[in-house]
Amino acid sequence: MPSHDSHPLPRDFYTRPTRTVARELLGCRLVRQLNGVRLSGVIVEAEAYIGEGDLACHAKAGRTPRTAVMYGPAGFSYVYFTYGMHWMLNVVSEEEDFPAAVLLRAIEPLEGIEVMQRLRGGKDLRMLGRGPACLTQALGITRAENGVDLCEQESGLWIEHGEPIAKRHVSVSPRIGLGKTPEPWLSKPWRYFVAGSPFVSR
DNA sequence: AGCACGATTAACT
DNA sequence: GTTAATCGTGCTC
Repeated sequence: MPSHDSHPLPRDFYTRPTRTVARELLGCRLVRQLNGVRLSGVIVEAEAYIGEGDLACHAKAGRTPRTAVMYGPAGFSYVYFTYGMHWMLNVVSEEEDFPAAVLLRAIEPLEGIEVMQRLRGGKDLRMLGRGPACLTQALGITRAENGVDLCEQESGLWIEHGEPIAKRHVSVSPRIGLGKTPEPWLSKPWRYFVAGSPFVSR
């Protein structure tokens, strides 16, 4: 697949094991069409949240209004609100009825940087998409973007193929911010990021 | 109906 | 390193 392919990734890309999806999303381009302006950035950090048995995953609470979209088909967005002020963007993975998703934690800004800077309150380029809540703020993503189909450009939000990241440049670690999540889930190495990228969080 | 807390961030000491 | 900001969600009473 050419690296300049400007079509949304097909649903088949997302209908796979969540860790595979998270790993392969690195290097892909997250695109946001906002008020006629194209904003985008390269995904450099992502985490897998896998099923009701993963006690760090919101689906541990079972099927609720909030988690319903994770039980649906892959390739849809799961956007949730937390800490009273932040929005987080996930992409649903795996087969229908198996609740799992990939949290997008950081992007390297590419297009529409001036608009992103305005949405972020005039922050430095490096800080625009460095963290899951920063990324959604930079792209103008909130409640309205929950449950949209990322395989359709009409959603105004999708992901395109990009420069694949060589395996030796992908680092793995435990997921961030899990607080009092019990072991073994707390230490599962399900966070993937581009080694050495200054746009990775923390 | 009430409550504890969160897949965070920015601004402190 | 510590902490306030701020509210939807899920759990308990």
